[in-house]
Amino acid sequence: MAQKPSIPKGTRDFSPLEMIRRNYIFDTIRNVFLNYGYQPIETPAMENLSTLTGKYGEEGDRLLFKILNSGDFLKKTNLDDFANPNINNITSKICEKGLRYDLTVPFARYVVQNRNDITFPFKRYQIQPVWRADKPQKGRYREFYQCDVDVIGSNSLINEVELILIIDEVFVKLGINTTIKINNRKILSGIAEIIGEADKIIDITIAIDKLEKIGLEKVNEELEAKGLSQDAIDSLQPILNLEGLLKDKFPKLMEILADSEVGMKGIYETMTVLKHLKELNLKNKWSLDLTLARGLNYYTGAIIEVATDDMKIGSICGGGRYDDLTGIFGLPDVSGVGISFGADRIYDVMNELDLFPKEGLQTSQAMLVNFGSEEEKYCLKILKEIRDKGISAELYPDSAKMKKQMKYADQKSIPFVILIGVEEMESGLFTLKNMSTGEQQKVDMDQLIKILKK
RNA sequence: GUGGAUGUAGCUCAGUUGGUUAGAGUACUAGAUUGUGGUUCUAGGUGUCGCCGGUUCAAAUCCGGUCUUCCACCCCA
Repeated sequence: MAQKPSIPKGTRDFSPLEMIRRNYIFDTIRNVFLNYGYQPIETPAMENLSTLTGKYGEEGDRLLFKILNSGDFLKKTNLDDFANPNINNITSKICEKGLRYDLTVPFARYVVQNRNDITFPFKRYQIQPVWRADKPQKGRYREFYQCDVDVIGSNSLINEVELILIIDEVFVKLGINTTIKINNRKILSGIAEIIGEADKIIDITIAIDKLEKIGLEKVNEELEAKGLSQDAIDSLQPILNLEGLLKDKFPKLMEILADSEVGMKGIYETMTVLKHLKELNLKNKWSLDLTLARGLNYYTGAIIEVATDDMKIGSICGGGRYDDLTGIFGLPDVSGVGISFGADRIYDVMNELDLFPKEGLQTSQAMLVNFGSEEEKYCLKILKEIRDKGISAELYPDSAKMKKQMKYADQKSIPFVILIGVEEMESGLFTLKNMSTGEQQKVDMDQLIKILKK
């Protein structure tokens, strides 16, 4: 054998069984999206690098897959570029395209580009793969599918509520127990403002986000390392320690954030959303989590993240509101909010917990045994009649040994085998074999159809 | 990007302190069964021991590099 072929790191092939299960996830999610009035779009796998860079933070830029210019990709470079190599400088000269990192930024670009043809508020869903040059591990791939729903051009908090309803419905349908965590970037901004470190908002949120994972002490260490003053860290403590019931949390928060306009706005927004949720009887658990931060830079309002309690795999759904994503592309004052389901992680969870429906592979309902060229001709006509009745059927393509043909039907779990040889051709009857019981009977076309239709 | 583990038949895995010809199960192919699958029996390919290099009389085994997969960090779906 020659060199074994392989696929790039972090990418995967999907077998027929895996595809059936993946499609089950996609179909379930898509149907919920449609039910809530969202419409599909697709965008290209690659975008201009200028569309992508700077939208995801420093880490995000590092994880962008860049595409080498076609043709003589060195023609814009000169010897000086290589004498004192600067990766960013060289990259900008040899790459002008990149693979999409998520679906939200391309969506914002789409909205700006098509603004005259879009009726706002625009509710769209999009199910496509995205690529990240990350180091693969469990639940982390370099190519994976996101299922995004966003509504853009509406400030109403009803949108947030509806998106959370979608989350609840999708995971009920898939049978996954989840906790939906909700927070608001404005609250986080307010906190940063109150402790006098407004410019360090990103460092603060990233550190706070780790609270559950590494504990209060380590978080404080990290804050100190990022250059926060001891005073600021001290005044942050009451917030980090804020636990208990919702009705207790809010008054305390309002007290702390009373002097911050943004902070108060964030509290108002969050309270409005949570009030609605209380009325709506969600099946999944949900909670206000002040430590939820989310790394993506463009969020400005509500932020949402969903994890399952039954498996350690990170978040399986996340999103939030972004007020100025289209502004970057030249269309200001259009706010959007959306969430993204991670289909591949959802697959891993369902696989681990054995949540897929038990139906096996979809196969033909019946297989006709191939006895030779005369029988083949006869069988093709029979086959057409069967298929015209809406029954999936196939003829074994070669007149191989009976044993081989039976084995094929057995392994593909085809429930019925039809034998048509010389004898059957003369009598006009078919020999029908039930593969699970092993029983055989002679039937005419009407009886055959009747049995196969069951 | 940092640190750690891993790689042997298509698949799941054995393989002793370096030692001569590399193993089991399963899957696969043929036959027992020329118009009958699953169970059974028999016979058989199962192989660059991830890849490249080094040490040695001798390397699956020791050393270095590289790639893959997995784990932790970072970050994220």
